[in-house]
Amino acid sequence: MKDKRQTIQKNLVLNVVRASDNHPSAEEVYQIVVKDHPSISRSTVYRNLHNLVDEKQIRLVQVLNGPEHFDKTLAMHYHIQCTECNRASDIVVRTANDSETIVESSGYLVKSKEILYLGICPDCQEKIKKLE
Amino acid sequence: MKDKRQTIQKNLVLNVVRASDNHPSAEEVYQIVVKDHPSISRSTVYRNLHNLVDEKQIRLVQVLNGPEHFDKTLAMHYHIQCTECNRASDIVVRTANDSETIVESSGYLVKSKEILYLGICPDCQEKIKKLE
DNA sequence: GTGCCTGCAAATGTTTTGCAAACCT
DNA sequence: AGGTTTGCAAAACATTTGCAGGCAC
Repeated sequence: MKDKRQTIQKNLVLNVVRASDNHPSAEEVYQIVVKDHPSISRSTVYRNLHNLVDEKQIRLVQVLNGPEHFDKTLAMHYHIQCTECNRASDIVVRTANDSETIVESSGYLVKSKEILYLGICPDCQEKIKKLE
Repeated sequence: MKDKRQTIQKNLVLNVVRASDNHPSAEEVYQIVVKDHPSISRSTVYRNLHNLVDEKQIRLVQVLNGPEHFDKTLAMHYHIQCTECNRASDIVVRTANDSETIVESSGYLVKSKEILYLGICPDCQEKIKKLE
């Protein structure tokens, strides 16, 4: 197991995610951190975000066709993605009728719901078997 | 409305998607077309795939963190994405127990199910209002 | 003939990687 | 000292765009 160190940069990244109301992208985290610490590098922010996800200190929120987002909340909840700007937010739904729904918490106008299963395809199952 | 023309390249692209059992990515479509027509350009394939989606001749299948895929089937159905290689397939589920499920049709090992809402965030709603 | 479509090359946006120097413990 | 982490630059990957010439209608 890797020896995970607690560095200044890692704490800066973690604090930015923790201080966010919404789910910032890596670029947004970088922009906030770099304001006060102009010497930090973008790759350090990316690396630390993923380290923090591995350590389960934050959660990765993936959307369709957009950059990765990061979430300070670890507990399971649903997300909504803006089809225009790819922003991601938490969702708390109040159903109005079948086709359109207003999300109270965020002001999003909900258009649709994607259900996507995640798994391992036959080829990759083979590959994994061979590695073991 | 744009005058959509029927070109050789567009037909090649459409036929490749129609001939696919699974959901090829743009790159995969390009690789198949370019075998027989070495002068076709990657951007033409991308452009025509999107044109065909706009014309509803094929369907766009988006996955998390992977390239776009294209689907000859227009009817609604669910998809599964491989977490290792990002391949996308149709899903027909046979529930075994709560956490793991075998998908008969495709041989995927299902690991999880993502529910993602799609909508328009407050900022983009504003922007759209101003354009109208 | 008009103007959409193509092919090329370059740009874009997001993320990853190689590497030497800096840092922690 | 030893190994991890950083910053930089470059690469990687998927996709889009500008443009001049070609082709469909």
